[in-house]
Amino acid sequence: MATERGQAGPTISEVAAEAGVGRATAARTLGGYGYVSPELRARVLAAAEKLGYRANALARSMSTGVSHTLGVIVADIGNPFFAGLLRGVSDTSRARGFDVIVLSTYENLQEEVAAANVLIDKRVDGFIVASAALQRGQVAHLKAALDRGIPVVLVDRAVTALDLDAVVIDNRDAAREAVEMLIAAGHRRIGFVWGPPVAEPPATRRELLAAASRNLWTDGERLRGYLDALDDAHIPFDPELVMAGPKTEERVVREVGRMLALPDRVTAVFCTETDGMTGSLRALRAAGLSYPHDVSLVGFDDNAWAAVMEPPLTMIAQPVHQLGAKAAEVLLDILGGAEPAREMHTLRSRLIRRASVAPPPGTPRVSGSST
Amino acid sequence: MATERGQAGPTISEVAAEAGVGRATAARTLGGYGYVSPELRARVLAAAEKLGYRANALARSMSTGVSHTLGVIVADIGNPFFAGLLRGVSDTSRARGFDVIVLSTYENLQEEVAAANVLIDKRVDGFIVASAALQRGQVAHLKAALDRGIPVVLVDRAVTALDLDAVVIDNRDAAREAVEMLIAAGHRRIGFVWGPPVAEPPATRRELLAAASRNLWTDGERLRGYLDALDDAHIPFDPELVMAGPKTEERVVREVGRMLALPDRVTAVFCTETDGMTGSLRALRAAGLSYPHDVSLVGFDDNAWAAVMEPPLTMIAQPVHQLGAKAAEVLLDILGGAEPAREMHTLRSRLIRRASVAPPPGTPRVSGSST
DNA sequence: GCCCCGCCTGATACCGGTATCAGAGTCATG
DNA sequence: CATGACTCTGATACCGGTATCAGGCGGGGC
Repeated sequence: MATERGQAGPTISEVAAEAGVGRATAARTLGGYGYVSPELRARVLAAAEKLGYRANALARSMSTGVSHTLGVIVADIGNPFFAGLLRGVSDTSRARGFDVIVLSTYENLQEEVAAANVLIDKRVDGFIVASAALQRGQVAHLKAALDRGIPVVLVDRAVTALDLDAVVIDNRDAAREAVEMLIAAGHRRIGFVWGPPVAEPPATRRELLAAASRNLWTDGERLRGYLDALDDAHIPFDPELVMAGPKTEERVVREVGRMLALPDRVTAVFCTETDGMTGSLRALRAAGLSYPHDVSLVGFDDNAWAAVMEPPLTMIAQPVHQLGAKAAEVLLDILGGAEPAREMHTLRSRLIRRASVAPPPGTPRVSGSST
Repeated sequence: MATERGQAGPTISEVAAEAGVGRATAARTLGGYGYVSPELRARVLAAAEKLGYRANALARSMSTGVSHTLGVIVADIGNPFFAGLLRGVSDTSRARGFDVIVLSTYENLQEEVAAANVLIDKRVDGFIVASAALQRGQVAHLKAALDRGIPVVLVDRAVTALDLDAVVIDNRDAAREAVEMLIAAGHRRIGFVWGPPVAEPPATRRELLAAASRNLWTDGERLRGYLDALDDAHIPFDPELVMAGPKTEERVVREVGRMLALPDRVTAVFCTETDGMTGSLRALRAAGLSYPHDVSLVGFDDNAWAAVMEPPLTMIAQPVHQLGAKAAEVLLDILGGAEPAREMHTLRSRLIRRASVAPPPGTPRVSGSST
């Protein structure tokens, strides 16, 4: 109906023919550049309307060299954290006339390289990346983009080997604040549900930090924050209280179960991710313990459920939407001609104090322990 | 480094020149079509490797007419339901060499039309749409795509005015089953936390159904399931027990609060969405009531939190990932040449019975009430 | 009355691929 | 030795836009 041949839509030449003008005139009218007399303009517009003309963005990109498309690489679109972040990216991109192609890597560097290649092939104008890469040898795919003149903005995770704009929160500080709160409440045996996929659980503090610097940036920062708080309070570090390895709920249940079965068991658990928190809750239930009476709980990534739990959970809230929005903003500014600042844009996270933290069991009841 | 001029990457002509062969020969080698002698092939490959050549997918799409890109339109990427669905779409698309552009509409038909236009302009090969459209006058944008030969597969929501493949669950049946379970437990005053954004709360059953047929397909189906169960049990319908309007948590808290304050108050609440459930929990807490003792609770969309609540919540689990995966599969099959079946692909949802349903207060204690 | 200038339009090269097709070169055969 | 068949390569048109540039036309100045 809309087009003569039922397929593929009319081209600018067909519109020009319909309007009885030259191709260039139709192009100027429809592309909104150059000069066209009001009369011809009207004829072209009418013809376009009649044929249901829509410009071919591919052809336009070919000739202008810009695609008005951003490429985004994250670990997993299905993860609520990244989903929220993506919403931020997508909202501000759309507002500025850009669309978004999203690729998930599932924390696999191979996939991340493949994703970068796809985006280069599709000639996106810029990258927003939550990268699993850290070290010098792992960043060739990002360098390749930069070499081609494609700006890259990092989000959620910095890449220490690369001097780029990065939109993040202060993970180290956020973790330290959370653990300090537990210590202030009287805890000294604080479990740490952590993430780097290491083969052997690191036995020493040094091994732990080494593993951290080989893996996810956020995980490393959060570990450092945990250690900072322990150090400041002169609490000795105990590797038995750290879970390493992938944060699947089942693993967390096992590991937290182990920490709860220790002779000198944990009286608080700090989780660096959502699955860590749900797994810990399961472990508590399995051990017949309750929070905050037996064990205090703090976790990362606040959400509607954390607030309706009974008792409600103390959580670190990340500004997910803002993280994505700011990353898009920085990237679009660069595309708009701004010089890359090549700096960390640190957004504020918030520790939301609810009822899941209390003094450890056996603490003499004082109303309001002095900070 | 990779390319002579630090920008934009080398073209096939530059590779040909570097290899000392014709453009067509380089194209045949790199494009993997036609015949090239092993020797020249090797020279071209070496040149491409040396220059860091990557084919321009835009140019390729221009000449072949296919972009290997799927366009997806959903209400909100940030919503965990759609995020999970998108993961399904994205996983199976990637596996078949397709990438995905996602656009959110926030349930706004205007936005949906704009999104469809963007996708047409970008010449995606097919659409996957969770549409807010229902009626004949609202589907022009989808028709426009079909007219251009772009196949459309619906997901999560059918569009009654259009005869298309749709990948959905049986919302009506799922809702009926949930409400039947509540009735079987002895409930007769069952609140329904529902969604259509209507100005006035519908006062009659007829108005309710009319509102439903003007709004989201899923909401309408779930309402019908609720009414089905009531009818089968000869329980009179009471409009006071239905919340209409946007399912923001605050509204839900107010509305459920109202139902709990009724002289003949609700003894069970059925929620058609996540925010409905968290809102209901808040309302219960505010009223000083507890579940399942005072009020039983059932909701849509299972997740990790529902299982760790105390007591754990009875939920209808949708196969989110599979919903997206199947939609992508159907679409890719059509793109592969299969004839569109133009049918409903109904996936199975599961009612997960946990501890949030009990007989209404005041029920004589019998061990195991007969079904 | 003539010339020059500026306004407006359309012809055309280009972006970087794909795909067709002509023709150069090789070899076997009559 | 000429011819035909076949193999392999490169020239070129095309996809649908953008952007440059030449030229037609009308009006004003001298």
